[in-house]
Amino acid sequence: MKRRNTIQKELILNAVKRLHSHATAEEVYAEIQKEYPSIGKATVYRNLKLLSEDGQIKRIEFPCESERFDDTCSDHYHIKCEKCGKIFDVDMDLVSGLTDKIKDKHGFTFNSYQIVFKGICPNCQ
Amino acid sequence: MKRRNTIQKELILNAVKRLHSHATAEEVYAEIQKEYPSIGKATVYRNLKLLSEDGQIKRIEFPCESERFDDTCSDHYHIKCEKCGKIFDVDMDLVSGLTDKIKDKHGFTFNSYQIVFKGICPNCQ
DNA sequence: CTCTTATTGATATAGAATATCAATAAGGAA
DNA sequence: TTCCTTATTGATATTCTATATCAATAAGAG
Ligand SMILES: [Mn+2]
Ligand SMILES: [Mn+2]
Ligand SMILES: [Zn+2]
Ligand SMILES: [Zn+2]
Repeated sequence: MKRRNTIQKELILNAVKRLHSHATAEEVYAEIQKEYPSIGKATVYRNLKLLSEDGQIKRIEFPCESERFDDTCSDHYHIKCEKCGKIFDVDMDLVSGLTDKIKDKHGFTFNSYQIVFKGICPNCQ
Repeated sequence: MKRRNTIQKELILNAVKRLHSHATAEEVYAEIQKEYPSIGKATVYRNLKLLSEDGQIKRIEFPCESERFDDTCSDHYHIKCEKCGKIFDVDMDLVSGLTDKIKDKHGFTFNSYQIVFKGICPNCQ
């Protein structure tokens, strides 16, 4: 099935880029409703998924959190402020070598890992 | 509010210990129903939360997954097999020094971090 | 044993994300 | 441009996980 370009898809992509890099689907929906009130919530959820599958945005999964979407697609980590709830980028080199440490011992075929940080952001201190 | 000992609480704790270390609330519920059919689902969810707050079991949060409960309370990592979906313990030393790397640059008060691995387990290869 | 109240369990509720499906519109072909 | 196929939309229903509500029950201190 060939993908088609729609006004909705473009609005959604632009909203993700505008909304501080880590918006939820609901936040994207609310943002777009301002300029395009007729958009459906299902369309937003659907396209956010499609856009992340196509690599145009990055889907961020947090434990016990609703999914978020990042316009920065390169590999990087995130930290959640436990006070204000905001998600920030972590400016840190990628941790390497983690894969080998467990492959040896148990015979896992290792695919990926994810690190999630928690703390208090400078603004909330 | 002083905590009381109940049959249900004990059944739930024992079920967690019996069920391969990483059971979901639904799995614990199904397991207990065999011997104690009258137990309520809310009671299972409630006590799993209480037990983890009291440090008797450990609550494991996976992104986009239902919560799981581990009778091993010491700090360790987990890997999820992307084929069978099972969660395994990762036999690896704790990664240290991650906290300092980000504190310096952005002024975060660092509280915790979580690493989640994904791969294919030996059985599924 | 008695009494206070923590706990139970049936049920309702909340929240996130996907499924359904008739109506619409993107975009290739003529 | 016009026609046609079908991907996409948007209203709505559904699924799934977890928590909230609340009358009835029972733990356990006195
Ligand atoms: Mn980011
Ligand atoms: Mn474990
Ligand atoms: Zn903050
Ligand atoms: Zn497996």
